[in-house]
Amino acid sequence: MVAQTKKSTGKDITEFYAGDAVALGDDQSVGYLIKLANQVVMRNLDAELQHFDLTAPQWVPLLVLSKGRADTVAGCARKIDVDTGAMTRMLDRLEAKGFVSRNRSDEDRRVVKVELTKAGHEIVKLIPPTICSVLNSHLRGFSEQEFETFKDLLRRFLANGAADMEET
Amino acid sequence: MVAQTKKSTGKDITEFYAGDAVALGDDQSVGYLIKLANQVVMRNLDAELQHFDLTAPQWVPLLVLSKGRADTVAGCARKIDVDTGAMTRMLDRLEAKGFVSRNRSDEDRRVVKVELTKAGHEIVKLIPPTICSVLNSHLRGFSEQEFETFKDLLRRFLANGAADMEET
DNA sequence: TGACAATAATTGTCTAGGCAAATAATAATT
DNA sequence: AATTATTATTTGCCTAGACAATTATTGTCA
Repeated sequence: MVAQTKKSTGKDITEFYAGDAVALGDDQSVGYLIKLANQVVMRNLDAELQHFDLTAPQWVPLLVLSKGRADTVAGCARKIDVDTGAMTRMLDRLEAKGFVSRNRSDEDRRVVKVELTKAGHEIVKLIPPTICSVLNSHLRGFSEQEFETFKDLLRRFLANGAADMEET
Repeated sequence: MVAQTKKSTGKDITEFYAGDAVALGDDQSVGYLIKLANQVVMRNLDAELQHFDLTAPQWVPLLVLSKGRADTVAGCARKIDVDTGAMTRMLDRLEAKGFVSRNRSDEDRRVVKVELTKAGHEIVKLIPPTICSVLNSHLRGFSEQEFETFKDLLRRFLANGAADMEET
């Protein structure tokens, strides 16, 4: 397939995908490849983390809390870029497992302060090595240059998409 | 950060991520970047597809059916790599919207044949241009070479992950 | 000060996927 | 032929996220 650059629109968008796009649902589609990549990482993470009674999405708020990047429900939600409703329920589950505790703030009675429990602090220490080994195994055979290129392309792909959303 | 290659294990795994891994939840992590990329593509697709009364996940089985890559519930599930249970319910929703129809097969009474309705065939024609334009906009500023590199890296990342799963 | 706006958290309802169990039908095997 | 294994579909129960509405509290400003 040869990509065509449109001059007519004045915006100079290269058309990597066009027409009836036979390749949309297979391994020629970056969208599909990214979806699959995400799916597989999640599954592999899940498989490793089940030893700790954790799922792939659950370790993220734990790490955010342990690094002090957020200490409230809305704060965690912003850091992770999910709905506050989703975060409330995520914290419900983590609280049920005994990894976090919640307490209404005294300074601002709207906010709920979230903290790691003792068990939470202990489990957090075990997580990074697991995540690292899963990611490293996905990167088998990558040169350091390719690793950097990969991240660069992902960041640009991402930035383009975020720009789209603001337009609308 | 400098990646270190371990010789000791005999397996020659390059450790792109190691130790306490400060970078796990930010834009240094390929895992996180992939998750975000997937998230943003899905959101942008959703935004465009809502004009057709479709969500990002819903167009996939429609396209699979229209291309004749599958014509049963389990067939669709396999093509898309989701649970058959998930596929049953996905088809429930698509049937409710009038885009597909289901009929028990006569040759093999276990299988349910799935077909696009008239409305389904019509909506499918409108989808590819939308998907293409969203993908193209994510790829703004990519050279053709970078586009190919991106897909190549994604495929290798994916293949490594799939290999992991079979080991276990 | 008092009305209004903004923010925090929660809850309800939806889509969506994963795992497991149940059911039905077919294939394979002894 | 009868038993067993496999396959197809559906359903129940779980996690998880999105959107909308609600409530409580705080901030703003006229």
